[in-house]
Amino acid sequence: MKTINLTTQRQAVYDVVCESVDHPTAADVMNRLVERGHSFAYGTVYNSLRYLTDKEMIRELKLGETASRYDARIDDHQHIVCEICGRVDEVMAPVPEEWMTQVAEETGYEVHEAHVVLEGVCAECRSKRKK
Amino acid sequence: MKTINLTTQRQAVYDVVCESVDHPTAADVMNRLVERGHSFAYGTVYNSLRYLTDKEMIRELKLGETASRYDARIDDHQHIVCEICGRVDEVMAPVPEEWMTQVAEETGYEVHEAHVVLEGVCAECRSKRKK
DNA sequence: AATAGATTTATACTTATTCTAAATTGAAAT
DNA sequence: ATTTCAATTTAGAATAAGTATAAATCTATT
Ligand SMILES: [Mn+2]
Ligand SMILES: [Mn+2]
Ligand SMILES: [Zn+2]
Ligand SMILES: [Zn+2]
Repeated sequence: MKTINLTTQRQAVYDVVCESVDHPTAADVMNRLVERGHSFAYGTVYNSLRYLTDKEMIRELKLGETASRYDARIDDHQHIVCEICGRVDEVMAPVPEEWMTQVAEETGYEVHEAHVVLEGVCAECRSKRKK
Repeated sequence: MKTINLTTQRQAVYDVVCESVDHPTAADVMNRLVERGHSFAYGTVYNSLRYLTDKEMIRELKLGETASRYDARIDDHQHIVCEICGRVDEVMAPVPEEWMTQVAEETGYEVHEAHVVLEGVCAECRSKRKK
């Protein structure tokens, strides 16, 4: 099945994710929908996020926090989280192929994917800290 | 504070984690404690796991499943999960330094840590599949 | 308009984990 | 040996994120 059925609700959820640059949680998406005058059931937002994820229009991120985050960028990339302020930024540098090969040899796995979450201190928090 | 106070409960939890090779969840640890004749409160097991994690005697792993897993190996390493059977194996090959440096340059972050979860198919599942 | 399938809604439920307040433990001081 | 007191454990309630359910509603198609 390749057909995509974008209902009003799904389109609105998709719009919010697309127009967010901060990898929002489901709760964030809910709030932003309300700000825009919508009022969908919680279940509908979760269903829509799952639907859009299944259709590969968005990606679900598990960064080690309790709640999933959602990302409108579907090209291959990783994430970095600031230990101080919690912001999540994109990491576009691809995970080295040779390392993946090395892992395949070491473990005997056929390696399909890598999910990397880096931790550190963002430029902003770093400059604040210098006081 | 560096003093470590291992109560009976904490020691028993630590023993279970140390003697497990499969990165058990809190519920797994509970079950294994019961098998050994213990019967601690749920809260105590969670408290103990957190205590041991704080003291860096074990590590808490967030692999993208709903429940955390625990690891008695505290040396720097990563993990790979089989998409078919769910087993979790160690990845000892270190994440390339040069990639981390590249990420630091790209993002402006001071990079402290990398958490990598690889996905693929383990040797066992691969050979089963060949039928 | 009638039908059927998909979707939305409201709400109940599940799972993992944390919180709370009372009871217990155990080491140190008498 | 007994008292004392902080740390710990316990049982159970509370929370958070997400899923399941069943009834109501929407959306083509006949
Ligand atoms: Mn992203
Ligand atoms: Mn490990
Ligand atoms: Zn920051
Ligand atoms: Zn497998």
